[in-house]
Amino acid sequence: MSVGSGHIPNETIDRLFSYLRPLMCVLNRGSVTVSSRELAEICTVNPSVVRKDFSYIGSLGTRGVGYNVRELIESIRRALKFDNDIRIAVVGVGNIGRALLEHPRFGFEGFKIVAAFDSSPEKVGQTVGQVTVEDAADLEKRLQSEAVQLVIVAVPEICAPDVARRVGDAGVNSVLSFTPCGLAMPDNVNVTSVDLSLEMARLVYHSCSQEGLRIGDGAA
Amino acid sequence: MSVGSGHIPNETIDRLFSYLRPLMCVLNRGSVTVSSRELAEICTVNPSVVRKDFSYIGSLGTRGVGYNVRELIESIRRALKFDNDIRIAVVGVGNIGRALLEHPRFGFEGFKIVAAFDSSPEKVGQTVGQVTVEDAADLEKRLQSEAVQLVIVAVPEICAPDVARRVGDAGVNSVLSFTPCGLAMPDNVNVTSVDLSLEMARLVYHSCSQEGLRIGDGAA
DNA sequence: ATGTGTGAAGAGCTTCACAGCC
DNA sequence: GGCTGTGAAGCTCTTCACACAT
Repeated sequence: MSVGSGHIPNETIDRLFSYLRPLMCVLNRGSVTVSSRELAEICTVNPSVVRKDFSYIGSLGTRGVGYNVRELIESIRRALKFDNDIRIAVVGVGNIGRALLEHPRFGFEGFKIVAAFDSSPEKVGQTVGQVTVEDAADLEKRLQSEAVQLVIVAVPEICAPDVARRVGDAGVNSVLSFTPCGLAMPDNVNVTSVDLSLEMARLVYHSCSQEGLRIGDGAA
Repeated sequence: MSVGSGHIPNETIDRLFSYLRPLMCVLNRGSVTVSSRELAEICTVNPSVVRKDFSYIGSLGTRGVGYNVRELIESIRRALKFDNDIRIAVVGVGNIGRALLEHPRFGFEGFKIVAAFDSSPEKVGQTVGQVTVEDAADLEKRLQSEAVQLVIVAVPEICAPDVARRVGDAGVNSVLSFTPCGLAMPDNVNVTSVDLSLEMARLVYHSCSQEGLRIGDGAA
């Protein structure tokens, strides 16, 4: 099971993405290579985790030396199907939508917000971030003409199911929602809900039954 | 390993919380009891998952009948250390901070935002949602006097490490951050970062290598 | 008959230890 | 010496099947 042939664990997918940001920093610092230990320290994980993760997408390193940073970044992006910019649309230009549209980081990370929609007449026509807000009435048509791959749904809870349905109808199969309610979607559409309440509940629970974290490799 | 004596899996903690919302709906509909099958259908999980999850926090059901909804909610909240409202402070009243402060749902779910802070003079004194924005200079003192259990950090990336340090110093040991950079925190502080880029990367990856989801019990 | 509770089997991820290469 | 790559062991969570209670 080597060189990207087999199955990659979900957790590895997440970590591979999380390596990208530190790797960009390392690259900007001028380093040509990076070792699993260095990267592991930055990310607060075990070095063998890093090596195992990379082994799923190929034998990318050089023994005794480490990994070529530039090649590594390339390989990770390829493995994550992240070669080209991901085209995104934001539906709902309230506080959250606005925050996203004005968020400069997305651009650097390979996400491109190509359209924003709202149903409120006074918002349509406004320019927020890089885009001009469009009327939600044109949603399906515009999602297709802009070849949108992923839609962020940041509308009031009551509108979410309807928006979700329309997004699904338009053929977009990735949705990031800020509504915790389970949006009924066709099987081919993947929905992820950002549920801050859940995150907070988890934090509260773990703050009672404390747990520490360990790092190290071999000789701990 | 029964009746809350043993260890509860992390995934079970998450799911227990996610059952609360549907259970409130079921309660409001007037149902006295609910079966693992009903709840499983609403949450799109396997009924045996539901039963297993509940078994970690006790033998709460009645064979042949189901679970008493009201007791179930009580038991879950107790298990999650969620008996009383969780006292929260928001630091940074930009788009995201504002969205959180105006979010009515938190109140219903047992989270109480008791304070908000910003360093900008024109924001200090404004009332947003239920609270009046205070000067971030008083952060540590006020976190303690309000007995804040969890802080949401919604400040610009550049300020985040400083805010995080001060929050840690004030003795708060749960932080929800909107900055993806790993905040260096003492071991006793739990930090969760909301990383939308990661969520989107995951969606994009899985939209290529599609996977369906199955539900059912026993006879599939 | 209906629906819970749970041991045991199974799947998936992590950790370990060390062989292999520079 | 230094560091990668990886089988194997270990651990955790999930699924299954069925005994048991109403």
